[in-house]
Amino acid sequence: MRQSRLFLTTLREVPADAEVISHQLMLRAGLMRQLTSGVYELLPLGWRVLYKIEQIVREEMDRAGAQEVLLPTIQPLELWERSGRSEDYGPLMFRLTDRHERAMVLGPTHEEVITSLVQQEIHSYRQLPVILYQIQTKFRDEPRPRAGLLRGREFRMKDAYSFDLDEAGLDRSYRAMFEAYCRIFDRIGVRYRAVDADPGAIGGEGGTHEFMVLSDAGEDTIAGCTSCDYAANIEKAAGQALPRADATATPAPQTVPTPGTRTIEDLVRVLNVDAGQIIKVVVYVADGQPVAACLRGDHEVNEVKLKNHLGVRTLELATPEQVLQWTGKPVGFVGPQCGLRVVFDRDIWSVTDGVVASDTPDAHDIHVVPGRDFPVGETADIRNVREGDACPKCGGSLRFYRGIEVGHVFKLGTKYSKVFGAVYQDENGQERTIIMGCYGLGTTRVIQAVIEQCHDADGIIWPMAIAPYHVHIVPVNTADPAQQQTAEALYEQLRSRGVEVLLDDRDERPGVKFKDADLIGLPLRITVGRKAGDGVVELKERATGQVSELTLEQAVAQIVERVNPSR
RNA sequence: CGGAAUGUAGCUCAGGUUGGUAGAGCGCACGGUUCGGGACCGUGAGGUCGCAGGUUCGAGUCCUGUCAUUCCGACCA
Repeated sequence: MRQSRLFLTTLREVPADAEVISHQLMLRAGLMRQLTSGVYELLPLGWRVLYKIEQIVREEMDRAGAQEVLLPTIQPLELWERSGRSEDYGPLMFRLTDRHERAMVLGPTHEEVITSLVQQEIHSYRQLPVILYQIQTKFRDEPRPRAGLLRGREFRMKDAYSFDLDEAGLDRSYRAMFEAYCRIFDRIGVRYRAVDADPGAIGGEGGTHEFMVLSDAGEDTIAGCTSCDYAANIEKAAGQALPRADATATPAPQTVPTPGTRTIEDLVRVLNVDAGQIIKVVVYVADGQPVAACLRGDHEVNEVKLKNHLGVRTLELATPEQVLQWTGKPVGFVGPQCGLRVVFDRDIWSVTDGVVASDTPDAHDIHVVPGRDFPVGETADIRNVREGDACPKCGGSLRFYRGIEVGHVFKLGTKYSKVFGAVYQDENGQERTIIMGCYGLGTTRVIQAVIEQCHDADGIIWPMAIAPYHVHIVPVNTADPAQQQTAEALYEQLRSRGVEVLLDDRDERPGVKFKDADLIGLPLRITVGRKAGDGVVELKERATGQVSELTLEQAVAQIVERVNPSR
């Protein structure tokens, strides 16, 4: 491609609306432009990158035995009412009405559609297993779009769905997809980590892993072990239970006045105790019913864990009014003996000399011991791990990282197939429910995740596999016939060898061209300069800055080798 | 949903407190000099000052409303 003809404008200055570096570079390097909040246009360079990513995804999906389909964007709301997820997704769905006043939605995902399709088409065990996938635009009216493609309202995603006879089949499909994902991210050239995760809104039964690109721009917190390979999303991460401490020396409880202490911090200050000694009670509404969580003051409730433990659909914090109504106490003065169903965090046992809200108004009891001074009933791990907690696998120390979720694989089980009646007859004529898995991969998000990881002060540094072009040819002075001819000759030779070349044939000053080349970040650059007349050019590697002077033949040979080492 | 900031030329921003007919740098067009890391000189094009209403002789500037964009937060008792 001749750059003089390319639909590309780079930006010298950082766009005011972009905060995150990868977002800035997407705009500055002319990969995309914003249309409206969370919605972007991909320009030729950006589209080429996305295309390559999706091509790699296709190849690996096909290799793993999955078959590509294309499913509708527009879906009847009724489908979502059947699965019950109309409510779960709620305002996250873009809704529209057709001319017959029928309620429709723009698909935020496709479990409903694919399951109803499979329900119609699959009836016999002979037709299973099957894995279907598609690459499609998805729509989610996010409460807060952010950071360009990292969280958009319209974005591209590959989603695959597996349909199996039984659990063993699901395990095979899951493993095949997991391995395909590893190959995909390896081929793309991004550093990633597969972490244990919670199934979240999509729901389901059984294992699930998220593929995370480690980056401070990420929205997820990952707890990783510093001595083994354990890694999990904070929503899922479980540490080892803290040791149950010896409290035999703790004196008898004593009530002290603590008016106006609404928070743990207040108590720490007023009573001069550690936050870890305080035993707090947090009141929730779980499917409409009050439930209290009781844990140490320095621990945080993990709402995902609590929700899973309770087996409820919705879980939200109670309002102060609800707390008062149900417990007769204001927020901050509710103790474990509040009369509500209380779930204790298992690490409550690590408290030896605790503080709890007293029965006396505006007071707390000190020198309290769990089990001795109040009964500890229903107990579970319902808190977030903290840095330094013991790794569940090896006992090592957990550390936190930020990550961008680029892929998610999970075992759905029969959640959707049951609702949609996706069943088959086995060899005995018995009707059985199909077992499903689902496997998402955010292709547009990957573009930015890669940039987040692959850039320097001058611009993007594309991995070869997804670079918009392989090589950037920069003639320093287009007015010099020798340089001009050399650049053209290289351009033709490389293209005839299957190399994707961007030729900067613009009549610009060298500085401008070099700056643009660094910003755009093609992996290799050929500078055609003064020595062109002697048949010598420079080959520069974007990632390392390494420069070598080569003859044209050497340059072509090296580039062909670098672009496609296997050839 | 709550909080904050911002909306003036293609981009980055001044101007606003003190109301008086619109600015800079970069980019763009043309001419010239330059040509290995975002050149220089000259000329020029380009703006319903987000939108609506109000105050005023007069509003980019003051008031009210509204829309948009970005950031932070979304409740830990």
